[in-house]
Amino acid sequence: MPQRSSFFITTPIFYVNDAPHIGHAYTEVAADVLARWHRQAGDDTWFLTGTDEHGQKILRTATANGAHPKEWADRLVESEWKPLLDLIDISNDDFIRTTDERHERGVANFLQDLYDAGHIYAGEFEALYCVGCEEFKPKSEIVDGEGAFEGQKVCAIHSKPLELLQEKNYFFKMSAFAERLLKLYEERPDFIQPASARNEVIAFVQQGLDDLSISRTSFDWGIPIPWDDAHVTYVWFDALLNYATAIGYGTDTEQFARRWPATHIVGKDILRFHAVIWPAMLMAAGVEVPHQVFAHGWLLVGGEKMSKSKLTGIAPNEITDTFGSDAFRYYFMRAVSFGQDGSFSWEDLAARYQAELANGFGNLASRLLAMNAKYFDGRVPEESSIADTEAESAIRDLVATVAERADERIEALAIHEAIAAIWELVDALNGYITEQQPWVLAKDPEQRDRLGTVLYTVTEGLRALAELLSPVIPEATAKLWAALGAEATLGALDQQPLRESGTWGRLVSGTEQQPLAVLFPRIDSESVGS
RNA sequence: GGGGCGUUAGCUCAGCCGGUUAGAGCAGCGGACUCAUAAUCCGUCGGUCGCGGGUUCAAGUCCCGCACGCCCUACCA
Repeated sequence: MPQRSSFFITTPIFYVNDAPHIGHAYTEVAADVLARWHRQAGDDTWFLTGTDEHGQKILRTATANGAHPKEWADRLVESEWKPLLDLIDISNDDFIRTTDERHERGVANFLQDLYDAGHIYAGEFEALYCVGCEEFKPKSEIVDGEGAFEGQKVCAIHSKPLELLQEKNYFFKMSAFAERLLKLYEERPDFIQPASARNEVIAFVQQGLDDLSISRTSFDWGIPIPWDDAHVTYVWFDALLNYATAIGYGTDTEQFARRWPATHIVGKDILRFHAVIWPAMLMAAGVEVPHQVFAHGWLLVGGEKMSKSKLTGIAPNEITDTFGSDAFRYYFMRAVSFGQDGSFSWEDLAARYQAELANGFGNLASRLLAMNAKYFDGRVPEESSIADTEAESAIRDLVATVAERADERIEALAIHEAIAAIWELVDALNGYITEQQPWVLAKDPEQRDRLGTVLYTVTEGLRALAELLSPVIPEATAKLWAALGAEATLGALDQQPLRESGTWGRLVSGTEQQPLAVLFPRIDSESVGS
């Protein structure tokens, strides 16, 4: 037996203040499909997600709502974020919050380690400050003044001049790691994926790195700097560490050794934090860098990045209410090339739902189970070597190669290609039924063996499909699994060894099957949003 | 300003190191069939591969220029 390999996958942690939208759900689903696949394949899998709860923004909105920031975060976690995970069937093994005691302790340990090792120093942070906002402004919120303020830099919100202020900050000597990072990118070309994302990061680091300011004194909603409690930790430095503190960094060395290093799935907008700052932090602490950082693309509506302000923002439940969570999962995993931007439209969603899930997969299950019920008394048919032809061996070969290719594509994080490979089997089985015309065979008693062989072949094909698609559409495949009568002889679907799904003949002839409710009901186009 | 990516059938996209008549799915059209969610299967229509040069026996596929679009060019996360 091959050793169970460790697979630790993460999503970014949600900034609790954000409103959940499809983008969050998309990241979660992608990580979930990978996690379910590996888990079902027998790998030692751990899937982590969670929430990011510190920072000035959260302090402000909490205060504005008359709540302590922790209470505010508690409320949002329970009312917004955990329900999102349920809505789309996320199978996370852990949910970390940056306000968890385990996290705060881990961050303090990490900071102290870096400080003791000389990677952190006290310095002056100098930047433009807006009195109105009561904070230092990022470049994106600084604009050239007009009129009376001509020639000065002003705040984009208040349109008033900014002051150049200084603040004592602690800095992380990130500049010292530029060369080591470049060497990492070169030696491990797969470290940052896809290649386009890798190129951008390399170009960025080649310009040289500045040291990173990692503490703040202007507000107190954050993790105190252990040796100077006048400062709290900069939110990103805090947030990135969740990947380590959640699996016991500095507190549970056994667990940490078992899980680390991670595969990080992130949106391309936060790639740099994960591909530059985070590995530099780990290098400084003497910890192995992540296994891989994968940047996925954005979902585009009408060619533009989805956004609330442009009325293109869509809440996940708008889709699941009509199509269900399986369809949500399937659609985004199948229609979007993982790693590239993808176009979303209601038309495309509805079309794929209809053509692929309802007519393709769902109907295949319906027609097969109906025939088994009608011709074999609702039992798994029996195949006969006497009646076996090239058509059956073609299906058997396809099942084997599809299973193998899908696993290989998942390994490469090409989720859409894995699904496309599996779908070849859906199409082939529909074609096979039409060609073999079991309804004609059924009329001739002489063809009884042949009929059994044909229907067993399709039944087994569906068994493989249920196993292979279970990570993507867990609800529908669970229903199918029960209807096929597989559970009685093979056990629970999510216990089926995925890498053996291509092995033929696992269903036992004669096993009783169950009626199947329509997996993906046709949807009236009237009820589709737009 | 500098850098990266993209522009291929009505729509969404494949086309790796240049090499037979440029592919798929969906939509459209025609036919077959009836086990099935009016589903399935077969056939068919459909493209000056953004524009202009160049290299080559041969370019969607390499080089140069241009146009349009998107992204990166460090501390909101």
